[in-house]
Amino acid sequence: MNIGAAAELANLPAKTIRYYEDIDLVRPGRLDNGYRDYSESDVHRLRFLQRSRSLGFTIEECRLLLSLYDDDHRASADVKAIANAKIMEVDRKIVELQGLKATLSALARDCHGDDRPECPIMNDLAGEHEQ
Amino acid sequence: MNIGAAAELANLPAKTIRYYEDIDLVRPGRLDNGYRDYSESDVHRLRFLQRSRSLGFTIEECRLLLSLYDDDHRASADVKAIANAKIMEVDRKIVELQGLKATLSALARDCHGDDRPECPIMNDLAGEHEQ
DNA sequence: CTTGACCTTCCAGTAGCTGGAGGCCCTATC
DNA sequence: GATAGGGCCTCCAGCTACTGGAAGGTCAAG
Repeated sequence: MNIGAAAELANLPAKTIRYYEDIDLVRPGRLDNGYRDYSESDVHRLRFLQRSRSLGFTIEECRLLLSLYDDDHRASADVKAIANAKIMEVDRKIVELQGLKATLSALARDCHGDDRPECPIMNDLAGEHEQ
Repeated sequence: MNIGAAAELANLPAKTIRYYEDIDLVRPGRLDNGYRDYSESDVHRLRFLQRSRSLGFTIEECRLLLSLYDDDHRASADVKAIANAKIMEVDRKIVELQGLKATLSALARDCHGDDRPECPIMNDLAGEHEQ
C-alpha cells in the first residue's frame, strides 16, 4: 500500500512516516515506480510508533520498545522498567510545572492589572528577589 | 565588565548571553580589543531574561516582557494578561501530563514485570486498543 | 491531452541553546 | 623575551522531532 494509505491507517502524517524511515524505524519496500510500499506489518510498526510517541516516549525509547516488540523472548520486566522510568519522568515534569504555576499565580494575584505601570510581576522579573 | 563576570552575575552561561545578543535581546558595548562590555543595565536585562525564562516564558514572550520593562507608561494589565496566559498554558500542560501518567500507570500496574514476554504494555502499544 | 491528486527527493526552518574548532588577547612567571 | 594559562572572539554543526516548500515524476479520470 502507498504511503497515503499507511498514513491514514497509522494516524500519522506521511512526512512523519518518511522521517521515521530516514532514521531507520521502519523499512518499507519499493515499487517499480519508486513509490514506497507498506505491508501490514509495516503499518503495525507505524501504529506502534504513533501510540508510543503519544504516550510520551522519545524516539530512542520507541526504538528500544520496538526492539522488545520484535523480541519473542523479551522479559515483560524490561518493558515495565521503561514505563516506570517514563512515569517518574512525567511526574517530575508535573511537579516542576506545578511549581511554576504556583509562582506565576502568586505574582498574578498580587498584580492590580490596571492601566498603571506599577506591577509586582515586573518587580519580580526585574530582580526584586534573591534567587 | 567582561562576559564572564556578566554571566556570573546573571546566572547564565556566556554562550547563552552571546546567543541573546545574536537575537537582539541585549546589546553590550565593545572594547577596543573586541571584547563585549556589559553595563549594569545590561546585567539587569540579563537577570530579567534568566528569571523570565526560568518562569517558563518563551524567548518571544521575554522580548515582549522586556519591552514592557522598558516602557514607563506600561499598563500592569498587559503584564498580568501575559502571566495569566502562561498560567493557563502551564495548566493545560499539567492536565495533559496527568493524563499520560494515568494511562502509563494503569498499563504498568497490569504488567507482571517478570521474565516472560506477555505484557499488557506491549499489547497496548501494538494496537490492542481502538483509539 | 490535460488536470489534479499523489508520490519522489532535497533543503531549510522551528526553539533555545550547546559543543567544538581555530585563533586572538592578557597576565603571570621563568 | 618566551611561554603557559585562561578568557575572549567568530563561525559551524548538532540536538529533538518533525514540518513546510520547491521541483519534478506518476497515475487515474474525463
